Amino acid sequence: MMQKSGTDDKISNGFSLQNGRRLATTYIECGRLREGVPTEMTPAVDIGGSRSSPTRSSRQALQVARQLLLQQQQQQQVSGLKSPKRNDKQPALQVPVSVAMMTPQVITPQQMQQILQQQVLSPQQLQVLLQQQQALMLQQQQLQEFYKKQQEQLQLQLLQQQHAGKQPKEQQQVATQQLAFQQQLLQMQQLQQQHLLSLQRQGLLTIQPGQPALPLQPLAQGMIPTELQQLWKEVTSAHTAEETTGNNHSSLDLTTTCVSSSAPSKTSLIMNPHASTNGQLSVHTPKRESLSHEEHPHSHPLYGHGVCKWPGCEAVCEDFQSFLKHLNSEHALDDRSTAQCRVQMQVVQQLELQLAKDKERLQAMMTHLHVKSTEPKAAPQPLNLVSSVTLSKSASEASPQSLPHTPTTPTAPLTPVTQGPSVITTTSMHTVGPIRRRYSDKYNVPISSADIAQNQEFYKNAEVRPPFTYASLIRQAILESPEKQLTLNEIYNWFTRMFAYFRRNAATWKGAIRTNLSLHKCFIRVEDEFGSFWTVDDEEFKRGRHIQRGRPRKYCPDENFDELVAHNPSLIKNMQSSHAYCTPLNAALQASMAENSIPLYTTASMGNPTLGNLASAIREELNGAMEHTNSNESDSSPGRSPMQAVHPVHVKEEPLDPEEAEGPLSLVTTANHSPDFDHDRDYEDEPVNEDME
DNA sequence: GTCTGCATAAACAGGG
DNA sequence: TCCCTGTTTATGCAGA
Repeated sequence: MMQKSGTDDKISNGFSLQNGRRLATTYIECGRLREGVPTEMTPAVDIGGSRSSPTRSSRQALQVARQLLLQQQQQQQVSGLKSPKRNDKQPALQVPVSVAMMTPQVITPQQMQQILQQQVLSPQQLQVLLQQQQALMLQQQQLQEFYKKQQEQLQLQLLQQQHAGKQPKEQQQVATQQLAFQQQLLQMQQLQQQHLLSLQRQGLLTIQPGQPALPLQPLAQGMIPTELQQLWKEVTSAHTAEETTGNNHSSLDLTTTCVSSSAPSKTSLIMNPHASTNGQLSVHTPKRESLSHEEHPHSHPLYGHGVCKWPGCEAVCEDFQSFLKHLNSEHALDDRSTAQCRVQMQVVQQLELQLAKDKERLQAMMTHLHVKSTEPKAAPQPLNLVSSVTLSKSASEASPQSLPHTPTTPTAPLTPVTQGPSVITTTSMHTVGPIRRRYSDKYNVPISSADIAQNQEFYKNAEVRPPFTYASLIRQAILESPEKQLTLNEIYNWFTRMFAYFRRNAATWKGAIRTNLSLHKCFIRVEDEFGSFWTVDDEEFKRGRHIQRGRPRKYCPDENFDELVAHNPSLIKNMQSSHAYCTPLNAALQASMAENSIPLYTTASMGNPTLGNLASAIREELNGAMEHTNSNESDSSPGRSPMQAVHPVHVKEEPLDPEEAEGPLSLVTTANHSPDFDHDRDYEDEPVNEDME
């Protein structure tokens, strides 16, 4: 019917899915960014419309490049330093900038851990640190994208110029322009390094020598031209302002051009309007400090100890100039470098994931500590799933935190566990083991989406076992799906996607899922010609009945068919299994169920509507049979699972035959014998018709 | 102490 | 043959 296709590869894609989500999140942030950009700004480079108006954009870009060149010349005169000769020995078409060159030094997960371990920071400081990092990361991402698009556009222009027989002079101009952007990127990079150093000197961060910087992945979406324009203005103005203040460290080397402490925050504000609007950057109070880059003006992420640090290169460069030459010659923009960059991006992505996880964890810890310190009675009463929604709500209202329900103990975020208050104890802090929630014995009250959603981010990133039973989670997964049905593989994926905890020990929890699916009556397996999927019967879930051990699956007859079906998924299991060999009939049955407001199948794809009459007939027959028998045993094949009894998958276009319909159904109906069957009773004492067939 | 629910592991079978 | 899916059973833990 549906989900069969593409399910096989999903199980191994749990993390990639996770990546996908993260990327999507980033896109959203980017979108917010765009919203915050004033529309009256004129684009410096019309990237989006570069094909339509390349001349205009290139003109503007060239102007920018000239401007920067002028500034550089001025700096040369001031500082007396010489810039590396960039254009004389390089092909105009190759002005390579590695991705790593654009990468800032942001805090690695290890560093974050270090901060946490040092415990010298107040939660507020940590918050500030996180926000600053986020702003910087965003900043860097935008710059990378900016550069990427610039390069694409310039290449396009160069191609056009080549075809049009342009003069080499223009090519050189373009190359100059590109260099300008490259230097701009370097500028931003140094800006961020400065920020990092600032953090270091404030004692917020300890960076081990040789600790790798954490580069950032480029975003698939970059800044819009207005942002670029504004960025350029800001950066250049900061640059110029720096010059006018007479700072000697504004040398030619762009690594030192933006040491003004106002520059980072200013630029951040411009580049991250979202952050600025929510006040994140308001806590950023950078100090005006001298930079290590002043002492090491030729520092470069790809250059250290006289060795090129391009991945896999390690070429020895005597000085920085030779390194630059080497960089531009050996690591030009070609397929190899691009591939290496891609690899590096993937590495970065993984690191970012880790960072995100740790950030979430930190956030949760901070939030929890804050709540605990201010509201010791925040969660004193055991939260039961029975009232999880309301309790969650009240708890949410009681907490002033933006992340009020960020779970705090590894075992009980928003703990619906009936095990007492969520207080951090030594055991609770370190026990990630099976803390099991216990439902009411009579009611298997389902968890709501809110239960999970409120802690969704936490569970996604923290390897904390969710305090929900497998059955609840499986139900949630199924109900969250658009069609309220999932294949086993999709259930797996949901688990890995939603819970970091379930990204490990797959064999264990997957087995548990399968066991639960089989064991709980509420989970109904439906087959079609494409495979099988699982649905959930919520009523049955609330009943919390299990399919009895040691007994073949059977159903409990009820007053009417609808209730019977709604409350006895095993019946449907049997029926579906039995009918699966006849797809049209199966569809008709489902359609009939849908007609009778059987919620289970209302969302499923329905089969041929002309078969509804047959399904109704079947239904009537079932009703009649049950009226007469009112028995409880329905297993189609005692001693054998339904699937074993009839294994009819993938039979296509079988002609609809009432006789065939009657066969499996009779198995369902005729197996009911005991008139005094207690619905809520176990089956143990009931006679099992092992030899029914 | 017993019952019950749940998790976990394992064995097994069928199908691709 | 291996893996996935599905079923069943046994066992242990923890809460009621």
